[in-house]
Formats: sequence, C-alpha cells, structure tokens
Amino acid sequence: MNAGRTARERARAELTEEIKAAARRQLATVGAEALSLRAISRELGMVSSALYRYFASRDELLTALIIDAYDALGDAAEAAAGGDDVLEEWLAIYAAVRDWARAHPQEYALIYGSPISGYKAPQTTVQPAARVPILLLDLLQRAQAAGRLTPPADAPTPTGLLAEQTKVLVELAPQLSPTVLVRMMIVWTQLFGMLSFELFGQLVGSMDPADEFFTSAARQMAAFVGLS
Amino acid sequence: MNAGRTARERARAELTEEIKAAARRQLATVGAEALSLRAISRELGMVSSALYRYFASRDELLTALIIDAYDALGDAAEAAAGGDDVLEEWLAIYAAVRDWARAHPQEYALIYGSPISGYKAPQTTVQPAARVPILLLDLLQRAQAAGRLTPPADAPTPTGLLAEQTKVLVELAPQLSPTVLVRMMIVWTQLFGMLSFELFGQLVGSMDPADEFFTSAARQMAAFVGLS
DNA sequence: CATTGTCAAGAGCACTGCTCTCGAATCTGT
DNA sequence: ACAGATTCGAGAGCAGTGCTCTTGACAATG
Repeated sequence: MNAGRTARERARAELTEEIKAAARRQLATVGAEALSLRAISRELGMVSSALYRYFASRDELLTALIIDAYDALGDAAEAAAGGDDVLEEWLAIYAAVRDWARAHPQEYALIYGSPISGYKAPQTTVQPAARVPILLLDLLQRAQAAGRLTPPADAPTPTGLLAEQTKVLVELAPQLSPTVLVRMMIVWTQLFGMLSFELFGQLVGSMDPADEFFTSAARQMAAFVGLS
Repeated sequence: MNAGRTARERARAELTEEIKAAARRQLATVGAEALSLRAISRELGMVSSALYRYFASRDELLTALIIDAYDALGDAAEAAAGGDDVLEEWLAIYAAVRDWARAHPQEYALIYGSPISGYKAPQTTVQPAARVPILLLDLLQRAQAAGRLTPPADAPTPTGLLAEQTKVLVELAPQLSPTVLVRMMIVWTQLFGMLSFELFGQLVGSMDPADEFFTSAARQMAAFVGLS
C-alpha cells in the first residue's frame, strides 16, 4: 500500500504517525495544555527542533489530534449504529459515546472541554465534529419513517430566530420538524453536559458512578425527543 | 471595618485581594492554564517570589479563584431567585447563570471546564459549588408546596443504584420524589452542557446566537421536571 | 531598645515553544 | 551516474515559565 512512494515519503508518514501516537500517550497522562513538544521528542529519541519538520507548531499538532479524536468518536458511534430497533440503536450510540469518552478522557476534554488558551480551531475540525449529531439525526429520520417518532403534543413550535436556526439543521435532516430539531439540540447538549460532569468530576458525591444515571437519562431523553 | 487589625494584617489582606484581582484580569485574557505568576507580579510591580508569601503555589491561587468563581455564580443566581411566580423564578435563575457565564467565560471554564492538568480540587470547593443546585432544589420544593410541580405520569421511578443515589439529594430536598430528583440532575447537566457548548464555540453554525435556544430550553426543561 | 517574625528582592534551576544555522542524507532531472 | 535541489536531524540560543533559596530591610512585640 506504500507503493509508488519514495522512502522519504514513507518515513515521513510513519514518523508523523509516531509523533501523534506519542502525543496521545502523553496527552493521556498530563493533559492537553501540558502537552510538551520536547517531551514528545525525547520519547522518540530525537531533538525537539526536528518535530517542527512535521508540525509547524504546537497548535498544528493539536489540530491533528483534535481531528483524530473527533474521528475516533465518530467511528465508535457509527460502529454502534444500525440495529433493527431504533430505540436500542439510540441507547447503543449513547453507550458507545460514553465508553469512548471514558476510555479517552483527555481526548474528550480536547474536543469538548474548555478551549485551549491561545488556540483557535481551524475550519477543518467542523466536518469530523458533525459526524455524531448527523448520525443521531439520521436515526430520528429513520424512526420517523417507521412511525416511531411522536413528539409530545405540548412541545412548543420554535418561532423567530430559533425557527430560522433550525433551517440549517433541516438541511441535514429534511424530514424532521423544527420542534424535534430543537429538542434534539437540547438532548445533544444534555448528553455532553452529563459526560463532562462525569469525566470532570462534577458528579462525585451524587450520581457517581453514573452508569445507571446515564442509561436512565438516555432513555428519558429518547422519550423527550419523541422516540418510542 | 478594618478596626482591630494591625497595619501588617490590613496590608496583607489588601494585597491578597489585589493579587486575585490581577489574576482574574489575566485569566480573562489568557485562560486558566496560561495564568502566569510572573505576569501577575509584573502587573503589581513586585517580584515573582514575593507572591509566594501570599499563595504557597500556583494551585493555591487557582483554588482561591475557583472558590471565588463559585461564589460569584452563586451570588448571581441567588440574586435572581425569589420572585412570586416559580416558573418566572426558574427562568430568572437560568438567565442569571447564563449572564454570569457569558460575562466571565474564563471563570466559568475554570469551574465547569476541563480539569486543570496537575491540579486537584480540594474539598473546600464542593460547598460553594453546591449553591446553585441547592437553589433550584429549593425552588422545586416551594413549587411542589404550591401545587405547581406535577411530573409527567410516564416518568420512570428510579431503581437500584440510581434510587440509592437519590438519597443523597433527598437530604437536600426531603419533599421531592426520586423521580423529580433524577430529572433535576438531567436538567442540571443539560444546563451546563448547553452553556459549555455556547461558550466553547460548539454551537457556532447552528444555534449561535443562543438567546432564544437558551430560553426555549429553560422552559422545556422546566416542563420536563414537572414545573408549571 | 532588642528580638522576633514578616516581607520583597534577586539569583538560580529545570523546564517550555520556537527560530536559526549547519552539515548530511535523500530525491530529482539530466 | 552524476549535479543540483530539497529535506532532514542536530545543536545552539532566545525569551518565557513555576518554584526554591538566601539575603537584607522593615514592622510588631516583649
């Protein structure tokens, strides 16, 4: 599979991956903010300045790690999708997202935690970031087609700016009503609020360990968005 | 109000506050991780080592800032509480929390963002952290006493570990049912997931600006927990 | 007045991201 | 196969960081 590439190109690609692997390893222990290029270079037995041949700056390395993290989460979620029952599938995606987050807390923090000081996320990160929400929107569309999506009658229809904003989401899921889309955003933010609280230690003393709380929330949020 | 204290004690207390103020000022621009003791000392016209007379370490300064942030948020929320209508009060607390968070994004990130690498929050932070949830639980109790709290009939009653965990919360709000308490935790995590998404730029492209989305979520979460 | 405790200052250690230069290795066009 | 262009790792160096230790000045206490 490396045919047609020069030895330099292969070496470069391999070393680039090794750098990212070492960075992820260090990330897991010291966190994103404390990620040190010099420590990475030490681990790889090279000199720190040599790293700059592969990543022009620390920020560029972080961007690569962020995209990889979004993709890893997207892969995990997509692997859990596609069962025969939409509700089971919903719960499976929830569980997959949580499992990935708990297995890679620092990578989770990298993408859903506080922004890294002085770091500005480039546009390249938005597409991989959208994979999981798109997955859930697709699930809801299939549920609706199967007659399994019935939002409560008392759910308010968005008006004004909110109605305007749902139009962006409608492009991703044309069949869903604005009501469901806004509820989906509420559910979406709930999921990551819950995960952040669990991973960042905010639930200690109340809902920790959060296994049962998490599945209960997953079920109740499914009902909230109209999934049955 | 400074009576009975020696000149040294007064000077020390004032300088301690000045250090925290400078730290907050720097926090607002560079973020918590990049907070530099030397930069603070430069701003105050003193030498960096002198700061260690007031805060034994960077972590100790951070702890002081974290407690101050929790208290500031608690003050803001409590100031918004206590209207005559419980639903209006609920919305007012939501708005106050959001306003404070948007006015102090870095302090928000300090307490609800990713944990700071190498920093372990001491036990002293949990009490100020509980002020806002206690405020909301109290509101729900008053609503229930006024017959304004009627959780939907299809809300599941927690079982197993989840039922066990609600007992901790029952001590804070003895009149509320486990069903409502779990829903309150879901709502609680939704609030901060939504805030984190807004402040950390995760809503850009969909629900940003989030004013209407936020108030819609506040209303729907009130209904979700049974408040009417 | 003398002692005791507190304070700011400064030097120093080990670390960081990043830049620059300098040879050596590798690739490319002839 | 060879010359020229490109890429690469190494090393020195800059400005910054948190933190420690020592020194000398000041204020509070007896």
